[in-house]
Amino acid sequence: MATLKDVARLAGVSASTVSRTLSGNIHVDEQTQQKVWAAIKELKYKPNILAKSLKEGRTNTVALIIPNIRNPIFPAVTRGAEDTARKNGFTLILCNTDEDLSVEKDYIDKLTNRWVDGFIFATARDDSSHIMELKAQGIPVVFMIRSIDNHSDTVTVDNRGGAYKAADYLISRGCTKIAFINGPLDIDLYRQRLDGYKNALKEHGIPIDDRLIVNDVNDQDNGYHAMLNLLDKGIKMDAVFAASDPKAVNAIKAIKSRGLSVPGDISVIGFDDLDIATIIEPSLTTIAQPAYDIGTTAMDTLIRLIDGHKNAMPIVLDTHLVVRQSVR
Amino acid sequence: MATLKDVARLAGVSASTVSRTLSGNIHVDEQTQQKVWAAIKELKYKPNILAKSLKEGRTNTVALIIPNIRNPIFPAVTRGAEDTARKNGFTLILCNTDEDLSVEKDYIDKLTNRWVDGFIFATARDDSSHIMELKAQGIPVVFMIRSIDNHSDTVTVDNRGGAYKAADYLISRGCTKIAFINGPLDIDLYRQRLDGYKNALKEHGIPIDDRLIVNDVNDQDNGYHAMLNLLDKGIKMDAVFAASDPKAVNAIKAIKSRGLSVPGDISVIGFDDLDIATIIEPSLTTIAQPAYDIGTTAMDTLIRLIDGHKNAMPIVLDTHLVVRQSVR
DNA sequence: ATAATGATTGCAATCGATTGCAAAGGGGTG
DNA sequence: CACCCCTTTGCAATCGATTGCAATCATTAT
Repeated sequence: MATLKDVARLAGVSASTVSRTLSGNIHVDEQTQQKVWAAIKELKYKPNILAKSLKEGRTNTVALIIPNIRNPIFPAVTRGAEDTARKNGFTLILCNTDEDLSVEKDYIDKLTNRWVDGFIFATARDDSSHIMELKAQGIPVVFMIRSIDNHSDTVTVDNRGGAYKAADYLISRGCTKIAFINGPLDIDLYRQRLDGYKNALKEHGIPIDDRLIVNDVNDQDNGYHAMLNLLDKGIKMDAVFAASDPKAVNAIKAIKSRGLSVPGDISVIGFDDLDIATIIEPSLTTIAQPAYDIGTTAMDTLIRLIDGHKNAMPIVLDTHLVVRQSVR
Repeated sequence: MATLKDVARLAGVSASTVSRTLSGNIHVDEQTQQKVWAAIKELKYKPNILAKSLKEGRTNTVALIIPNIRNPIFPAVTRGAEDTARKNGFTLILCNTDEDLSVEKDYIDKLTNRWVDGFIFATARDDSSHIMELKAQGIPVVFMIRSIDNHSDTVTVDNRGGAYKAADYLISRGCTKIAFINGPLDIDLYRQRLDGYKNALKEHGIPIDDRLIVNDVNDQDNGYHAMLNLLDKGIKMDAVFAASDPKAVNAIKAIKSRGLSVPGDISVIGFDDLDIATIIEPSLTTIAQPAYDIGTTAMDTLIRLIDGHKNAMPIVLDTHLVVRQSVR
């Protein structure tokens, strides 16, 4: 591979002149430039980005830390992040942690040392002291999907409002006994969705029945047995709000497996608007969250941070109801 | 951030000694090491990987070039690639190209210059002269999913064999008029699947009816209207082999929309074994390809290449039949 | 003719590591 | 006591760029 010096030698100038010709900031004589460009072309010179980054203290590389790209919400988020990274001349490093703290710390350790310019975290764990340490070191950090505190840059969706919309819609369709299949409450977004659900019921004067609320649904089962349990306990219900589309799909399957119909006997509404929402039968009415936009917004925020615009603030994106056929 | 020199100064030794203490290859006096480690701890020294990479000519970073992470086959592949990258101390750069040649070239340009140690390509386009140029420059390259030629490192699945299994299974279940919903033939994997389909029919003495074969199914529609067309033309058939699970799902929807039942009237078999295969009703019998393993194998191959083991050869992974309920 | 001005260009330091070579110091042997 | 060898350590070059400072040269004003 040809280096700056090789080009300089061939063009009969100094390395500085070649560098300046390349950068374009400083005036270089027209004729000299010609010679330099000719030499560059002849040698097929490409600048060594490592050397450049070392000198400039910037790599134009960012890391995206997510639990698992196989979780169906993340491909869209990731794609959004990568697209805006690329548009701004950044490359993206993808890190799956499975929410494993040691993996996350390993990645941080490895990528910190003047190597990536910033991080986006989408992990849901509540303990994030190690991330705060990063921030304290002055490394740009953006949180995505989960919120952390009010003085960090975060990009989330309005989970409370979304959940409210879901419950409100069910109620507007005449449902009153609405079960809620939720995720574990140590993840803030599930706490918020629970909040929104409760708010909607309260505002409509519907009593909250704790027997209809299932939190701690684990990721493997993802609601199937939770739903079965609810049904088999004989608790009366006319609707189910599932805190994610996969949970809604499993709820539908469970309901059908007991010989009941959706939405005839029980209406089901989800949260996400994934592809599977149109594949399940009946197609799933759900609260859409702008997954792709979460990615773009988070990356935009991170890049602003890297470029020195300090404007720590939470950004909350909106959700909207997508009506399909799973609610009567 | 503390540098090697800072540590050296604090420990009262030279930078070389610190470096050697860190690397561990060369003997350093026990007492000196103690001092060095103490200084490292006190300053929270972390080596600057950029400087190290520049000196060593190696970054321990690889690029994964795929069409689109939102295509449901890629999350698993990507996860496989990243997991084995991480296990081997590499980090992974993710690049989505949408099969756009200029995006792909941009990425290659940007990442080539002594910046990433190697590439994995999963793009399907037939023109790959720019990639061959990369290889010619001595940069490690592995192809994945699509095959390129016989003297490159490639990781693919046995598409011919998989398609054969699919058709063979349908025939064993008594089907004889088997439609084939396939992708565009300028992608080699669809050519191979077509081959396997034809082979199976031939071996069982079933004539090939070209009216039952639809290639060029585009990605938006993904088989829905193709299937509708086939049905509406009144061509008799008792089974459909779709060259991907999404196509199979759309075929099922199309068949149902005409009032026919799956598998009662028409059996359907897919190719992939994605999550959606268990969500559609009836659940989809399909040919499973080891998406995760494709990723791990490709990354393993790439890393061997980077480490200097030159052993260019195609690796073909096996598929297997997953029986569910869409075939009678 | 001389000084001042501005445009080009090169020198050399710098970013933060790694490593070959040589020097210094200690111990053992003849 | 002199010599040699081995261990430990430091010096300085190197990886490939960028950039402040100074030098050179031509041009213009006085």
